[in-house]
Amino acid sequence: MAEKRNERNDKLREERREQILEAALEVFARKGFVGTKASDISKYSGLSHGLTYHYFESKDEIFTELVERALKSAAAVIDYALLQPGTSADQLTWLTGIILSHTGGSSSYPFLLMVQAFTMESIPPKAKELVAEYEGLPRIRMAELVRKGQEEGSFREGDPEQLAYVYLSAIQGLSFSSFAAGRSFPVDPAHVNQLLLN
Amino acid sequence: MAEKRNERNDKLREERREQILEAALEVFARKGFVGTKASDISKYSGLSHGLTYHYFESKDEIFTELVERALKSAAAVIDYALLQPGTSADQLTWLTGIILSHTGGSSSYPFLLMVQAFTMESIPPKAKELVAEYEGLPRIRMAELVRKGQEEGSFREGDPEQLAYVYLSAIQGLSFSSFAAGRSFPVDPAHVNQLLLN
DNA sequence: GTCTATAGTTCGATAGAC
DNA sequence: GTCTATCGAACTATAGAC
Repeated sequence: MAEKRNERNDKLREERREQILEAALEVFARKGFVGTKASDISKYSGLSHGLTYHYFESKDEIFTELVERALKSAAAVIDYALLQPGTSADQLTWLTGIILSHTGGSSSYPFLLMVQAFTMESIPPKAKELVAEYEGLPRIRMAELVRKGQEEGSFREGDPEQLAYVYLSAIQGLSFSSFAAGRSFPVDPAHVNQLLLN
Repeated sequence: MAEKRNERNDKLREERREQILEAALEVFARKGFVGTKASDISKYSGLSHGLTYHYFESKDEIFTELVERALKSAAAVIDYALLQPGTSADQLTWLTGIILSHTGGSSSYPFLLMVQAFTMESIPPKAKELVAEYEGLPRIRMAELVRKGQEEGSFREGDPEQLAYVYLSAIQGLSFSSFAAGRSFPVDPAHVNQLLLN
């Protein structure tokens, strides 16, 4: 009996946390960390102000957890690409396709959070530490894909890390534009892939 | 006599305004609009809090003027490219070189201001209006360069505005990365230009 | 023209009822 | 577990002296 109740409570707690985090992600992305009031988050989540503070210690903690998730996802998608079947060129095609299809509107929120984390001084110290820790990871994993592709002969020559840097920067810029631009411009993934392919 | 004094005063006023705007640009870029306190600007400019409000009506007005300048510069650099001597390919080379050399550190501040203006809801309404007004301008001018290059046969085929969009997004991403990345990665401008050239 | 001091407001976080 | 009411800190903008 006591077991059942605990399970129910745990599930409830987890649901509430996610409810708060989901709302916070959108509000932080749109108003910025400092521009977001704690009351904005609770209003948007449909929960009370006090309950938000029952589940999280502070506004800082909510933001920091969201940044951590975003940073980990960014590195993870490249690892997934490396696990895809086929040649390195196939994996690149998969990766570019996935990223470009996950841009615009609310899919860009984690990305916008990272932009803040990368550029703003006015973010929680722990979020800054996370950024310093994960910052270079996507580039390192991407360089691995580039090196593999060069060995297969389908990728252009050059320092793998520099090539990875150019590709990731370009695709970041496209993600940003697809959010910022009023209308949406179709982008041919193959066009982007030519930055790396022969 | 009265003439001379007015001239001196005008010059003084202009100098102070620029002093405030220069300081504000850096602080806004690094802390964000909401994260920047009016006192941060006055401290950084070396002037008093009260004097800042003598020259500007509000924090909003300072930010808005800086955004307007940044937006105008962004469109202007492409117009300059169209005025450069040589073929369209030469003009593209010039443009990419200029932009890539103006990235990293404090040269990126106007760019970071625009990132805020494009993405954040918590910015002054007048700044948002300016963004809406100037948003598409660089793409339109850039499309003109692309069309010209296509006529000359050196640029790849395709919708000029879409090609301009991809190029500008990519170069925006590179500008952003050069600011965000800890170390600086050298980028070959010719590599970027291949997005548009045959 | 320039500064210091402060009025008025807003927001993050908590206490306590149900 | 959830909500309402409220405190204390911090910030923008202004008033008034020099």
